Amino acid sequence: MRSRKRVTIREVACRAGVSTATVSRVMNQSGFVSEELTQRVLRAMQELQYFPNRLARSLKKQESFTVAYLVPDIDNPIFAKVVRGIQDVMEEVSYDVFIYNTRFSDIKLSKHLASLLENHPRGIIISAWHSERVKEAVSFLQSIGIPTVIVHSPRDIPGVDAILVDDVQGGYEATRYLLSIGHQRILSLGVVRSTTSMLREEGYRKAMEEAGNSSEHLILKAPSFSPRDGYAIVRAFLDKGIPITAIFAHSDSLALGALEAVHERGLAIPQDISIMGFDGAYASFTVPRLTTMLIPNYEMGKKAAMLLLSRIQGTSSVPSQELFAPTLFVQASTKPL
Amino acid sequence: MRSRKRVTIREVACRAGVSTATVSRVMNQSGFVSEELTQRVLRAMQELQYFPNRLARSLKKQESFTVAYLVPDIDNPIFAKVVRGIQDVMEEVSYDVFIYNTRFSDIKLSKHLASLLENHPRGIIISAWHSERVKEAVSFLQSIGIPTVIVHSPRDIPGVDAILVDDVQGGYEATRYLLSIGHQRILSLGVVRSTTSMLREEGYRKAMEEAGNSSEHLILKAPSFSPRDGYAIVRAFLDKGIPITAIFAHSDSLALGALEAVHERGLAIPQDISIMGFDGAYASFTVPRLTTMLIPNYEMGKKAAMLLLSRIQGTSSVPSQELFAPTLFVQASTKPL
DNA sequence: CTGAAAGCGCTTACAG
DNA sequence: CTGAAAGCGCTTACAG
Repeated sequence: MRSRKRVTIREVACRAGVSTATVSRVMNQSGFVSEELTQRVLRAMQELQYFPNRLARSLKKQESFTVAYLVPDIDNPIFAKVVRGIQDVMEEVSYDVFIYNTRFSDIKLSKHLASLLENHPRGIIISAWHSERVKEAVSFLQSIGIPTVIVHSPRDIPGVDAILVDDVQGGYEATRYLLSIGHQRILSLGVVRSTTSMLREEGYRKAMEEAGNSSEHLILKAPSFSPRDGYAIVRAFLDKGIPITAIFAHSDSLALGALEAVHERGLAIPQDISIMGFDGAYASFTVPRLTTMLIPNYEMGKKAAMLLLSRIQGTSSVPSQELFAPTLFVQASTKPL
Repeated sequence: MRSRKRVTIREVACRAGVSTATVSRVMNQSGFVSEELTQRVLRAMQELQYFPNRLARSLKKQESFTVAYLVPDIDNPIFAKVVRGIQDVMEEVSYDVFIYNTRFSDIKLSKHLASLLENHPRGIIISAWHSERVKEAVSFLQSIGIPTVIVHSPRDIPGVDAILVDDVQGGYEATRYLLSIGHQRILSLGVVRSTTSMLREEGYRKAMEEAGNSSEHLILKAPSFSPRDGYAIVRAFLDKGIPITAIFAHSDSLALGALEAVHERGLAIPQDISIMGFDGAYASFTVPRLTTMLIPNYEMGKKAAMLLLSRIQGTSSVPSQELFAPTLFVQASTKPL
């Protein structure tokens, strides 16, 4: 089946016996069209199954109705929720969203950025990582004056709107919770060279110090956030026989690894060791269900989208960095000592 | 910061001292431009940080470089992987992809469809559900001649390209596996009014019959695929005291619920009861890790995208319904009887 | 090899 | 209230 030629405004005008200007006025409800012509146009649009061409419209109006989201890994539940938040807001205002998967690659980011700009989106939401290239990209976007909002990361770029997680506070509250139910020997399971993990650790240290606990020898860092790495390093740690009663993993994925390592050791969770995660990515899927710090990803996506829209509308101009606090979600993987 | 006016082909032409036609020829590498002019144009584009306007290009060429994916729930790991597959293929050919989240709503589907068509995508990939509205939507797309490929579902629409899961085969192999390791009393845990579940059950029945097992009283159906519903119904079933040694859940999410119900009963998995899932959505997150039938979602997304591209290029025209077989992934939640 | 000109499908001053 | 006409940023026959 060959693609039938799409019907244009001209054909609608012809069928309704009016000018294209009138059709356009009816479509845009710009008023000043008589009731009779309005009806004729509406009917013609119906009969021809007419869909306006947004490309032409955008070109003429010199503004598109799209935004773009650059996401490192759409497959990750965290970002998938951010996407949903963005979609839900943009849907309200009939903006369409282009999604570009950057796979944590500087090269892909640059490539997508170039391609994306050709679509002339009204604004860009970006979740990225800490690298020079990302910084360059963002300041380039700033320089050409396209509204940009960062979600989640990176966090060290000044002068840009950003929706971030309050990691220090989260780490602090997580640790406070474990302390409050009697734990003292709490292992901090983080990741090397991760800003996020560093901040969560900062919260952990603060809580431990306040409680008069020494924490130096209870800090463990995996090479990455993967369950596999979490598993390997916790397993090695347990081999050393250093006594602990709780693990504060800096992500749910790390907690997954910890769960497995502890389980394999023949220790019961939470009877022998309490384990908690951070982010909520897998909180409901583990058995036992994981206590964690929930990150409001959906809300963050919504907020980013709303902030972007306000920039697009040009209502405000002071860059805002908003911190979202994670909330404690107690489930079955932790218990009082 | 006000949006600086974007630079156009005219300015590039002006700066390079050539016509816009020449700039266009250089951009599109259509040849017939002297080395010297080519260099001048290239330099001008660089200096002005010129990005061509794809909207204008598409309008003129009467073809866009976008496709759309209508997804019921982007937040669902299954669809998130499909998205990734689609993206990876489309990225190769520099097509951009619009994503519309339909939340399993007929109304949203229609709304998005209308909005989507205004963007004049070259083709559409759709994952939906079984409803009249969806059928109408698809045949409408067919009628206006826009290439359409279905992924996952619905499966009862004839004459449309579709990338589907071989559910009967999957259910059959899952059951065969449990039988092969000695189980006889295998509970089938499905969902009411779900075509997918029905087909998986068909495979289960077939395997049971072949093995000379009666299965009638071992078939259970939850109201939905949610862990919660799986939990509730398995819990109620266990109360009846009907002896079983294995559970074949028609999804990983149902298996999650089963895991919890069995665990709560004080039964060990897999020592007392083996449990397996289907789809692989949560296979790596449970403790013990779930034996399941892996669905190649990423590959299905890729395949759908490739098929769509071949339709767009018009190389072939016989609608193809391709079945992807799930593969058995044995982990720790099942063991020989 | 190069440019002037028409035109893609819209919108919007400008006349009437 | 209505229409003719110009123009958004490109591409592409058509001349030269």
